Amino acid sequence: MKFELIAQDAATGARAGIIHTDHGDIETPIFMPVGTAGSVKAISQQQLEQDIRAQIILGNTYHLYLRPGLDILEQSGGLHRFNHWSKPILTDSGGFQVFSLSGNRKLKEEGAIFQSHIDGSRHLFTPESVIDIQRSIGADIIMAFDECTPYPCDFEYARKSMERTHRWLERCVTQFGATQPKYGYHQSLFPIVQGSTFPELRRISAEFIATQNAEGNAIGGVSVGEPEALMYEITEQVCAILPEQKPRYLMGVGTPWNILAGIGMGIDMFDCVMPTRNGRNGMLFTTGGVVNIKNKKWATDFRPIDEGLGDHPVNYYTRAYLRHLFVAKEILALQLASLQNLSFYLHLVKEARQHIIDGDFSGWQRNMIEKVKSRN
RNA sequence: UCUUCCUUAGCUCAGUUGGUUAGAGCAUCUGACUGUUAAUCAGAGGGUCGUUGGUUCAAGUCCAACAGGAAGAG
Repeated sequence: MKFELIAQDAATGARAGIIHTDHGDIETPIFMPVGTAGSVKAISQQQLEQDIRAQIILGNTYHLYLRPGLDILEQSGGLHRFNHWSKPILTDSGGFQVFSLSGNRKLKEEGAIFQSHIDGSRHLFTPESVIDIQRSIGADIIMAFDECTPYPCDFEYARKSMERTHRWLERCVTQFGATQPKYGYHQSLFPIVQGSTFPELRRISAEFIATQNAEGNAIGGVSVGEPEALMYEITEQVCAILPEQKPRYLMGVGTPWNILAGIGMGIDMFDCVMPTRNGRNGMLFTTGGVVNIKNKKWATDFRPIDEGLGDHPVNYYTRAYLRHLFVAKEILALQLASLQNLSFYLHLVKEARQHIIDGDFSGWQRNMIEKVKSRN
């Protein structure tokens, strides 16, 4: 993997680049649709490629390990062949799942013991096993096994958790170095900065992560319920410490305005369930702002779903029709809302990239944040 | 024409021997959702209990008449 910086905005920390991988190039800044179980919910691979123009998607170690399981993934030749997605894939390590399954987990120095949400069976994830699993899944970018601290979190817990995440990282790096890709193409390991909301811990963590000389670096433990302003402070602080020549990935973020803000701080990669999950629940993100398509006021709005996306398949349909589909609980509602939101997210980062290259990102960003935030 | 039964929220229905502010599901409306256990979750609005009269301290509940509906008999 190689990261090429091609433009940097003078007024902000924003930059445009290209991540070269064995499955093709990723133009940054980029948003990565989340396909937890090997599928971006309600969206086909054809739509991802042709309509949404996704350049990389996510999978999840925790979910794929439990189902379909490594045996089937290996037999199929890895996740790319299994789900017929030939562009880059990133897998999350499962650290976040262990955190969000808090009821049924036990963290030890060795790793995390947890119970499957599917059948209750007990499993152990260690830094080593998580690397092995991600080798079997075959993602282009794999994530270190971390603990994602909840918010709020007291300082002592955050410190101990961060230190353990660092020790786990060293084991991940060792295991990564001792193993080979299974399907003949390169895999990159990204470490994750933790430290909760404490600047002192974030500094220590970011400095430690920076010394790893990884091919890219991630910021975790944000967007877990903390105020937006706090998330921005942490992100800005950590970005300033992480290497400039490596892609920076802000995990789990976020709203369109979060992403615009993050780009301005020098983030290159984002992922979030919001466009798909909220879309399935009737919340649309559009070039003109946020739309709750289930609201009655759209019942007779016969305009296309998002005129700002121009000649796009989502605009074959009207808002009135999409509202009807939601009210009638038609499956197409989930598909179209997901298509709209992901198309918009990818459109947004593409626009941002162009403005960085053109040198007028700052002013555009300010206007755009207001626009995408507005409630319709 | 007679007999029996029915009438409670937009819809389908609960509502005990009469006893606090008449409930549910669905529907409607409005929110929430940030490295997905989520086509999910939460909240709100909505009633002259068919009408009128009576019995009673007290009636959705008991009685009568009327209106509308269903079934049966002729």
